[in-house]
Amino acid sequence: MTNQHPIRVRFAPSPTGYLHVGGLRTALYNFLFARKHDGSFILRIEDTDRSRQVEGATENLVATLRWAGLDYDEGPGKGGNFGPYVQSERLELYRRHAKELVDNGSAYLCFCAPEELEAMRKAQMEHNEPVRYDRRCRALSSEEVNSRMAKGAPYVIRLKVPMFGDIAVNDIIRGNVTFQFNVLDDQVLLKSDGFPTYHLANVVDDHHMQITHIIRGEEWLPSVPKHVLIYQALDWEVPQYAHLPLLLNPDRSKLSKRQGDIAVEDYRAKGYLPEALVNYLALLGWSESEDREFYTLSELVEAFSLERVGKAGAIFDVEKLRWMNGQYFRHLPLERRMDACRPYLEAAGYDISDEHRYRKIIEALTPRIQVPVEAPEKAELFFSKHTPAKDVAEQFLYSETGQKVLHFLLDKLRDIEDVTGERFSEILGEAKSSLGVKGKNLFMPVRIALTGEAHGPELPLVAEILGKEECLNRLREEIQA
RNA sequence: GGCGCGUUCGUCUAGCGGUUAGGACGCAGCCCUCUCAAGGCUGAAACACGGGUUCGAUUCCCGUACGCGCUACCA
Repeated sequence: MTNQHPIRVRFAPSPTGYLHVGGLRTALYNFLFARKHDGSFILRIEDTDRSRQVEGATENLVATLRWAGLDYDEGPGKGGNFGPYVQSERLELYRRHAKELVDNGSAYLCFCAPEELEAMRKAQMEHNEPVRYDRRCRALSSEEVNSRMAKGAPYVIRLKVPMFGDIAVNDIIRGNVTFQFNVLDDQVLLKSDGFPTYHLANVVDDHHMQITHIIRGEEWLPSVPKHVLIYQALDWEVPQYAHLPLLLNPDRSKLSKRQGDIAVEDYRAKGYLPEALVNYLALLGWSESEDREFYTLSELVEAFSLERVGKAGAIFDVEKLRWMNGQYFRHLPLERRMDACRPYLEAAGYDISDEHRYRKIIEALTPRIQVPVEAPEKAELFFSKHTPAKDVAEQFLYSETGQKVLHFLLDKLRDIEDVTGERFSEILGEAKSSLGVKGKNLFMPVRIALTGEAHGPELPLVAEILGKEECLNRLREEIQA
């Protein structure tokens, strides 16, 4: 039933300045579908709203997609046989087809002013009527239209929606969906500034770019009948539709700002790994039948199918993302873990210029880091010491055994060349046998004296990283005269 | 208000007529352990409701409720 043409899908964001995580998921599903079927994945920029231009938005979008590993086959900066891939560079095409629609009786000119429409909507709301254009310009005679145009009156072009009947669309994810024409609005296709609306540009481009499958968010489902009407009016083949379930805030509203980070760039800036974010996003609305949750991008390509995309919206759970990122982080080679954390530690002002020492720090911290941005707080103990909390200090540090342990350690450490983890463990062993102190009573005084904290990485590791002099200094601070 | 879509643990989900309703995050406990993490084990936790269809419904159909989306010269 699918057409014979090669599969071509597109991700068509509007350049808002950042890439929404929901947008990334849409892009990902398009990408996976294209790769799975040896098709083409196209990036198209939908910048037909002149009031919402954002400088550098496209470049940012491209960079973010690249970061996520979603390479597109055609699009801005990449070229292709169906360009340009930026809608503001295709205005002539939309105007031509808008005119064609008017000429063949599928659309008409509307001279209503925005204020007039606003008043109309208000009245409709007050009378509890359906809010939509009352089609007053639909009945204008051609003489009337010509004379208004001659006077230079601004106008828009509206779709002439049939008064009766309905239309059924088969959505790959949702099955058959039917819409009645009589509740549809005469949608504006071409604005008075000569720019197309989403509805026109979208249909025109999808046709000319030979898009076979439209995979996009569910918020577009209600506009499908208008789009189909345009395809039919132009005698074009209607592509396959697949409307993805929405990504939601914790309160189940459509994922938006104000309830946490939604820009992919936010997660990137915190050091989230693209592999983790992509893996997590893939599972929001799609899953294989088996209980599997870790996939590389190519494994996703292999496993993906639109048929297994769910219908219900999915809450974007940052906690689970963090967990998944931690999984990926821990499996990274040490060098890459070091690279991932480096910028955050440098920004925090920590001196990590000693590669050898830095390596050991990251080794020690790895199990404690989910996301690289957390590295500084976890690493703090290696660069400065907190004043121990009163209760633990009194229990372990200023107790008799505590002081005994510290003295013992101080003496032993003074005599050795270098503090290695191994040597440090041996010394603790000696303390245990000669002092008769073990367990908590042995380790806690040392830990607290060395780090100021009751919790932290393995002690021998900490001691080795601090080095002999720093260990000595920190011990002395806690030894009471 | 109208139209559309949706509804399995708190969250992400498996399930496609007969299951002790499975997994993951989170949570709790235990193990490991000086501690916190990480890791391992265990546990609490769900089929929105009402009718049908059927020998039998989480699963199929219809309602209801609830949620969400759309309802712009924004996408």
